[in-house]
Amino acid sequence: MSLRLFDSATRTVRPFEPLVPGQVGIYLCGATVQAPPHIGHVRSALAFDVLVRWLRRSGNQVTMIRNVTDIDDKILAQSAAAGQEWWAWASTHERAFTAAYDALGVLPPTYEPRATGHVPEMVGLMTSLVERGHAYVAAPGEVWFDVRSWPAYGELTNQSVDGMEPAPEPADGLAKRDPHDFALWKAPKADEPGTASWDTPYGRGRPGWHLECSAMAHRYLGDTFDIHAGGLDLRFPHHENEQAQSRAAGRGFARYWLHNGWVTQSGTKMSKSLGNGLMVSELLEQAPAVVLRYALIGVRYRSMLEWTPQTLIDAAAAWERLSSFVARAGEQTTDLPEVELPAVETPSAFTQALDDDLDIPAALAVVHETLRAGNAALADGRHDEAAQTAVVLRAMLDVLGLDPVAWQTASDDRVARALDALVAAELEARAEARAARDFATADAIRDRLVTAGVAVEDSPTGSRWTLS
RNA sequence: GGUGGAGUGGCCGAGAGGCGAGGCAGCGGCCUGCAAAGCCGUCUACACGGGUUCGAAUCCCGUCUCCACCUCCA
Repeated sequence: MSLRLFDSATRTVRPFEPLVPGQVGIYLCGATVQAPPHIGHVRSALAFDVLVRWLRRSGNQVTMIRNVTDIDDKILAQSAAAGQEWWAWASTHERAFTAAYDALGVLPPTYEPRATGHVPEMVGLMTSLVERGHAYVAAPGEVWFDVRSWPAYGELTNQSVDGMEPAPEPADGLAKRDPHDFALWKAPKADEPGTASWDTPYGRGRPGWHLECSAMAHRYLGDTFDIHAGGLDLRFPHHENEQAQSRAAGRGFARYWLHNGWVTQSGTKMSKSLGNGLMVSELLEQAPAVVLRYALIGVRYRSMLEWTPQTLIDAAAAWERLSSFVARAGEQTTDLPEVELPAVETPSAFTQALDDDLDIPAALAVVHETLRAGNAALADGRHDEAAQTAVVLRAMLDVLGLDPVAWQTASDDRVARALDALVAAELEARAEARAARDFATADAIRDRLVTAGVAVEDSPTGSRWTLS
């Protein structure tokens, strides 16, 4: 079986066949960098990070584009309120997003275009729409897409213009041909800085959000490309508008549409406007980044992910089991655990799960079954079998960006050596006390280590320790 | 009004006509000086009412509840 994906344009799961076999182009709507990222934002990046990893593992060359929207109404408004330049505001938050992606192990996109760097491409697309009669100039710098001129408008989200809620009339009183016409270009408002406008054949202004994404997608992926991805909330109007304007301009567009679900709390969407967003930086203070990653990819990408106070605790427990098995299996072999992961087939049930529209929960079930078998082998003293199981386990976890060896924190060698010697001395003293059946002393040593953050586990072959 | 999604055991969460997914927590056991870790076993399920079927969490009809998009949103 090969990869099947749920295409939200047709609302069906269908076989994924790239336009050019072996090469996949993906455009993911990235962030509007107006505020620091919450976990909903990074969930989207993580979901499609696993898609990229799986496509590459399956032998494809993947071009991943994730844009940065670095100019829009809110960036202008918020930067002004903060007394900053809009581009400084955008830059600050772009760095926060990059830091969050990096911390969580999101592979860098092939290219990460900024909207402001693609004004000529946007103007080109807009010009083409005006010339073809699908857009009109309402005032200098004010260009709108004419939804009634494009009969297919609404096809992506299965809606008709007549069934939609009437859009509010624009505040500036400019006449739209239809209330649902959307802005391709926006004339600057009186209080907006001159740096936020660009000259076009239709007057000075700044790009509308939808135009940006179409222009950047075409710039890096061509007229027709394989996958357009983004959050479920972008389906309408953003993605509908992107598709309409690109097709109306005579370009093709995405062949598959993938939409990720939200992170919810008590069933309600986490969002900037509701102010219930849990910031990535905040959660990274509560748990290691890999645990947050585990928690955010463990639910099917298009299901809602219900976040509770228990979520990180559960993920931490599961991660601890996985990583400690890989560590213990490695300790039983003569060699140290290989950092380089040997090429090995993943179990077919795992492969089938990911091929089934990235069913990560089912894939994780295979991971945990493998883990249990590995732990049982270890408990039985079948060390070679355990070591081999660890390699298979790592191969699966690698696809999910969760290979424990890759996540091992590099520590200062001198510190590690000193700690190693000190703990070893403590454990030796404890072993002597235990041998003398002086358990009070043995327990006192263990308590002292635990207080210092060193967890001790006894086994028939001796005691091992880990940082807790 | 239009379009779409959801309701599974204490919690999270897959599955989508018959073989108890999985994780976390709980309970019992093994191991241990005691723990920890691990292993074995185990208790709580498919919103409600009908129907189809030998068999329904899964299909059909109806009902209820919740969420979302149609304005900026991952």
